[in-house]
Amino acid sequence: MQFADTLDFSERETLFVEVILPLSLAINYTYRVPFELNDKVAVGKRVVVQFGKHKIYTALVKSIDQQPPEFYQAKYIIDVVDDYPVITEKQFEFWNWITSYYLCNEGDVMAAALPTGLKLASETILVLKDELPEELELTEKESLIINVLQKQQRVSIDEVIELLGQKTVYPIVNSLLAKEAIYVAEEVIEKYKPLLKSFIKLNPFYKEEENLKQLFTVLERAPKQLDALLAYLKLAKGDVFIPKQQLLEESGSGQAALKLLIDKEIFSVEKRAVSRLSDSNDEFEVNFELSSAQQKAFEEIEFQFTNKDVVLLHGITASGKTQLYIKLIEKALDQGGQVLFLLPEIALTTQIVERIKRYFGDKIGVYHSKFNDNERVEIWNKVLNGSYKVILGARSAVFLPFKELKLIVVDEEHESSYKQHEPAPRYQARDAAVFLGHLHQAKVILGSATPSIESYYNAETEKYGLVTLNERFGGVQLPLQEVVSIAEETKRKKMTSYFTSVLIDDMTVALENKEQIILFQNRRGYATILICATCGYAPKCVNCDVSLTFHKTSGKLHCHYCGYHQSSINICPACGSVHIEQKGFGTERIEEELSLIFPDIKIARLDLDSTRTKNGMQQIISDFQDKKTQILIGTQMVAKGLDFDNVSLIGVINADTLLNYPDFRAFERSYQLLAQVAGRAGRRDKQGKVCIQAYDDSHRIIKQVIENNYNEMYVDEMAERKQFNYPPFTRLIFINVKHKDANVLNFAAQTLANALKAQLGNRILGPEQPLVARIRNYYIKQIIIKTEKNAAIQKVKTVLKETIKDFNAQKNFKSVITQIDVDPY
DNA sequence: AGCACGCCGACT
DNA sequence: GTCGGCGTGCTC
Repeated sequence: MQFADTLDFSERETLFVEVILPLSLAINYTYRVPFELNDKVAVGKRVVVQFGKHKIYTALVKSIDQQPPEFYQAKYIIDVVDDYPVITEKQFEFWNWITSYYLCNEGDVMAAALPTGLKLASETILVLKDELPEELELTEKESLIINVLQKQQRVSIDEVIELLGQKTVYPIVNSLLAKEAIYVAEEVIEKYKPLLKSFIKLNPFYKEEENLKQLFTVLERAPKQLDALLAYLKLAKGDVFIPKQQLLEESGSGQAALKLLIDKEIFSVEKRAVSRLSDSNDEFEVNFELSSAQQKAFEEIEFQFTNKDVVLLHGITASGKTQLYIKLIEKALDQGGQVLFLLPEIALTTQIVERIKRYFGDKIGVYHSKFNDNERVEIWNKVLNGSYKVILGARSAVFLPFKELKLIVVDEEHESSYKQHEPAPRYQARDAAVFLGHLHQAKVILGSATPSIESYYNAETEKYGLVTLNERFGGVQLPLQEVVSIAEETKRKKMTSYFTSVLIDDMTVALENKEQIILFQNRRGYATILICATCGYAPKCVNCDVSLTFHKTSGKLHCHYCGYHQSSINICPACGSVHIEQKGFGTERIEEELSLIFPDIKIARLDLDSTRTKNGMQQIISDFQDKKTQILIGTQMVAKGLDFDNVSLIGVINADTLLNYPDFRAFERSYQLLAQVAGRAGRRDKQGKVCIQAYDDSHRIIKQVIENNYNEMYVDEMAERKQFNYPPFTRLIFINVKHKDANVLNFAAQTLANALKAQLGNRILGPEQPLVARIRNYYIKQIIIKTEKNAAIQKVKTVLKETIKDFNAQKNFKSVITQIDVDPY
C-alpha cells in the first residue's frame, strides 16, 4: 500500500496542446504531448509539429489541456523548441484583440508578428534506403532518381522536379516510396543563424610580468608575431577577448602570424555571436534645451497624461516635436520602462532615426521591413531580454515582445502607411498601438503637423488629450507659398512642358544662388501610358483591368498591380497606325523634360523604381545632401521626414490629381501631403519658397494649405463627413469579394450582399465595382458596411463572420474569396 | 497556406 | 494511354 502511495499519478498525465500555426486557418489544432516532453511544454513556447502529410511547422502553444479531443486522434508534437516562452501573456492578449477587431485568423497574426527566423522551415528531402529491396523494378524516371540518390544521398522534391523536367513528381515519388527504395526525411532548419566572429585572447599565463618578458625575447626573431602581441597589449586592457579583425588591422601582421601564435597557445580563439546591427557606440551627449514653447507643451503633455492615456500632439512642421519626444522617452526610461517609437516605413531610413540613435546610443533598436530575418530575430530577442529599451520601428514593431512598456510614440500619426492592406491582418498600427498602450498601462502620444481627422475628432471629444505646438523651433520662418494656375498659363502659352513660367523662374533663381530644389509629383497620375492617336487603343494588362505604364529605363510596358510586363509598341496592334502617343506624366518624364530645360544641372529621382534596394534610397538621399545633385524629383517619399538644409524651393507639379482622387479622404490627404511638402522648404536660417501648380488654383484645400489653416480644413471636412455619413461619424468595413469568373462573382457578391442586408439592413452598401475591377485575373466586387459610430460594432462583426461562413459553405461559392477590411483607411 | 486527389481535356 | 491544369477538400 505504501508503495502505491508514493506513485505519483500526476506524472502519468497526458497533455494536449492547442497550437496556433503560422497559416491562415480558421481554427486552431490540438496535438498530444509525448510523456517525456510534459515538463518542457508551456504556453508561449514554440513546438515542432507535423501538419498534413509532409509539412512540418513551428507552432505556438496557446493552451494546455488534459482532455483528449473527442472526435479525432491527436498527433504527437515532435519537439519543443524553446526553453522559455517567446510570446508573453500580454502579446497573446494583443493578438486576440487584433484577431477579433480586424476579423482575421490567429494564424494570420502569428505569421505577421513573428519574424520568419522564429518560424522554422521544412523542406521535403528524399533519402535512399540503406538496403534496397532485392526485386526492384523501376521505370526509367524512377531509376533516374535512384541514380542521383546513389551519388548524393539526399535530393529535395524541387530538385526532382528539375531533374525530370516535369511538375507532377508526386506519383513517381509515391511509387518509389511504395517500392521501399527511398524514404522521406523532413528536415527542419533553424533559419536564424547568429553571426559568429573570432575573438582573440592572450593566454593568462603571460599575465605574469616575468613570463611576458620571456615571451618578448622568444618572439624577437618573429617580428610579425611580436607586432600582433604588441597590438593585443595595446588594444586589450587586461585579460579580455578582442575581435580578431581589430587585432589584424591594428598589428598589420597577417593571418599566418596570428595562426602561429594560436598554435603555440600564446593566443586562444573563441567564436562569438555578435550583433549584425551596427551599433553606434559614440554615446556623446546631445545637449539641448527645450524652448519655452516646447517646455510648455512638455508640461502640458505630462499634465494631460494624469487623466488621459492618449495625447495628440499637434505641432506644426519644424516646431521641434522630436526634441519633445526625446524628453518624454528619457522620462519613461528613467522609470525603468521600454519605449516604442513608431514611424512610417519610409521615414525610418532618414534623419530622425539618426538623431534619436545618437541620443540614446545602444539602448535603441531599429525594426523595419528592409532588415533581414537574422537582424529581426536579434532585435526580437533583445526586446524580450530587455537590453533594448527603445525601439524605433514601422508598423510591425507593435508585435515585439515588450515587457515594461511605458510609452508609445506614434510620429506622423496621420500617415496612411500605418494601415496594412494586404495580407491579413489588415490592422492599423496607430490604433493597435493605442490598444497596446492600454494593455501595458503605457501612455501613448500621437504626433503630427496635420493630424488625421479621426484623431483630431477623438481629441475634440476629449477621448484623447490635445496639446498644440504652433511655434516654429528657433524662429524659422514659414516658407513663402504661392499657387500658379496651369489653366491660365496654358491659355497664355506660357507653359514649358509641365512647368509654369513662375516655377521655371523660381528654379532659375534658386540654381543661380546654388540652392537646391525638390519637385513633387504625387503617385496618382504617376503613370505614363501609351495611346494610339488614330484609334484610341491603349495597351492593357492581360491579368488586370488597367492600362500598362511605359517605363523608359526598361523600355517596356509594366503593370503596377501584378508585375506583368511586355515590350513596348511602335505600331498600334489594333489599327496599324504608327502614331503612338504618350499620355500622362510620371517622375521619369519630368526628369527628362527638366534636363532639357536645365541641361547642366544634375537631377535625381526618388520613387519606387529608383529605390528598390535598401541602399538605393540612401544613395540618392546622401548624394542630394552632399549637393552632388541639385534637383530632386520625387513622389510622396520626398515629403516624409527628410530635412535638407540647402533646399530653398519646393515645386508641386500638379496638385489637382491629388484632389480629384475618388475617396472620401482625398481632401484630407491632399491637405496633409501638401502641408508636409511645404514644410520641407527653407528649414534653417533662410526663408524658403513653395510653388504649387494647379488647374483649380482656387480650391479650398489649396487655400487652406497656403494659409496654414488646419482648423478650417478640419471644420469643413467634418461638415462633409457628417453630411455624407463618413468616418469619424460612422465606421466602415469593406468586404472584397473575388473570383476568376465575372458572372460567378456578380452573382456571389449580390447573394452575399442580400444575406447581409437581411440582417443589417441599410448599413450594407453595394456590391460596387472598385476602381480596378480585375487584378491578377481575379474579378473584384466590394460590399461596404457602414455603421453608426455608437452601434454595437462587435455584434455587427459577429453577424458578418457568421454570414460569410454560411456563404462560403454554399456549394457554388466555395471558390469565391472574401476578404474583410475593418477601418479600411 | 500547401498539398493530394480526382476529373477533364490535350497531345507525345 | 500519359501529362498537366484546375477545382475541392483537408490538415489535429
